[in-house]
Amino acid sequence: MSVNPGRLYNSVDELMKQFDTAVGKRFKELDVNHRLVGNGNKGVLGQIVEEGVFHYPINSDHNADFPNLGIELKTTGIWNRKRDISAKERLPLCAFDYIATENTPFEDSYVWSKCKSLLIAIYEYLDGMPYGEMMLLKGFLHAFTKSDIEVIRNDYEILQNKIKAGKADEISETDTNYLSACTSGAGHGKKDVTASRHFGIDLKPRKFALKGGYMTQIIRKILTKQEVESIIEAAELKENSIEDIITSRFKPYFGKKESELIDLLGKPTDSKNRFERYVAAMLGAKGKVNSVEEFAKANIQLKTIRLEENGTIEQNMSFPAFSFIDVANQEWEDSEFREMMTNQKFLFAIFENINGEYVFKKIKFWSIPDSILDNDGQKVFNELKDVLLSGNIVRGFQTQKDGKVIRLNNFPKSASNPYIHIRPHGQDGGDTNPLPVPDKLTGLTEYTKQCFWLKKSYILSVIKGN
DNA sequence: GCATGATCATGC
DNA sequence: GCATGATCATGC
Repeated sequence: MSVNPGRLYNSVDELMKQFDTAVGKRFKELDVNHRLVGNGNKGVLGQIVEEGVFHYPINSDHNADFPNLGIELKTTGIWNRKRDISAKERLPLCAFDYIATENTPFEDSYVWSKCKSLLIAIYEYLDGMPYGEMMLLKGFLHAFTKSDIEVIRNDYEILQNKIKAGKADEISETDTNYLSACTSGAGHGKKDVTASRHFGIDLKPRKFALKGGYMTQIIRKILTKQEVESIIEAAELKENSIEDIITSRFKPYFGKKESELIDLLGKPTDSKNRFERYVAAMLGAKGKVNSVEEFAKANIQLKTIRLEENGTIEQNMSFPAFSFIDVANQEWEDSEFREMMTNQKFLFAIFENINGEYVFKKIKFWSIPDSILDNDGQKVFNELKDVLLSGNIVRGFQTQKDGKVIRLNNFPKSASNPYIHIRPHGQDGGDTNPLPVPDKLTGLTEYTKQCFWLKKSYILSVIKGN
């Protein structure tokens, strides 16, 4: 192998100084080998940083990119929208080798030896902007904390055990918390030929990746310096998984009535979020449960569910309002809702109304099955997109007995799908998002914010199941 | 009791 | 002021 003349960075300082010369530049300014010409896909951005910032030839070397420093370079995009900064996507690290992973301990694994120290270059991603126009924002050295390493080791072992159990074909990104084995290679039906032959089952090509939630947290920490509450110590993680630890925190409270919970945990200001506050207190969190470091990094989202005396759930489950324009411009495969649902693990905390008082019944970790997401989710998404692009949004009006007139719309309804539907989700009717095409009937250019909802009957069947 | 449209309450 | 988790209200 030839010597790489450009890779002579003798210290981290020198490396970071070199990176800083590129901060604020657009990729087209750094594209010394004209990689953006013709294709201009995001895959070339990492290569442009290697060549145009650090001046070394791209390679698929087994060593880290800066071997003498033990640092691997990664380039990744961020969203900066609404009030939040977030990672655009998971960060692929290296190939997921089914055969090697089966028998290699985490400490000796390729992914750990190559990626234990990362230089992460971030750029701001903007919808519709060519990659050449996007700008390098910042580079930072990322070292995993002790807790991170325990979680990642556990994740690695979950994947390893699945391979050992002959279930390599059942690996899914929601199996793990920070480190995942995401599918790689465009298109469906791709196979990892070597591994498929070795194990005698069809296996998708995969990569080790840091999950989106984890990336979002480390990027937010760097860019916003905000403090995040942590509820789990590294020492605890040595012996137990995040799920086990969370589950054990709830144990003393199962079966307790709300009045007993108030005695034990204190009385929240009576409000719509009081069940969330009980859960936070059980976990030892002061702030919102979903903002806790371990929840955010692992993309675990708490949802409180009330089971009524008649055995039903009264409420469907809401998600953040979407942008009509984004939906109109996106394909299902890259839609935000799909991205969110494939990466999200839910923690259901179930409170059951028994004789008029809610009792903390049980918890359940859950992710939506890929089949439902990609069949029903896709169907609903496409129907929604069609309605938005057609401009046939309002289908009529209804005068209620109090004289108020409400609008009836053509969005995919609860009655039309057993799992997923579209309904309003804003502060009130005047809380709107812009439409891609004005409504034909009313001429409205904005419409009451909407979101995807999971149907309560489906949630009920999920929590009734084992 | 559900479907559908609308809105509340908190926290940042 | 606004995003978001959660809930309400009407009509069938």
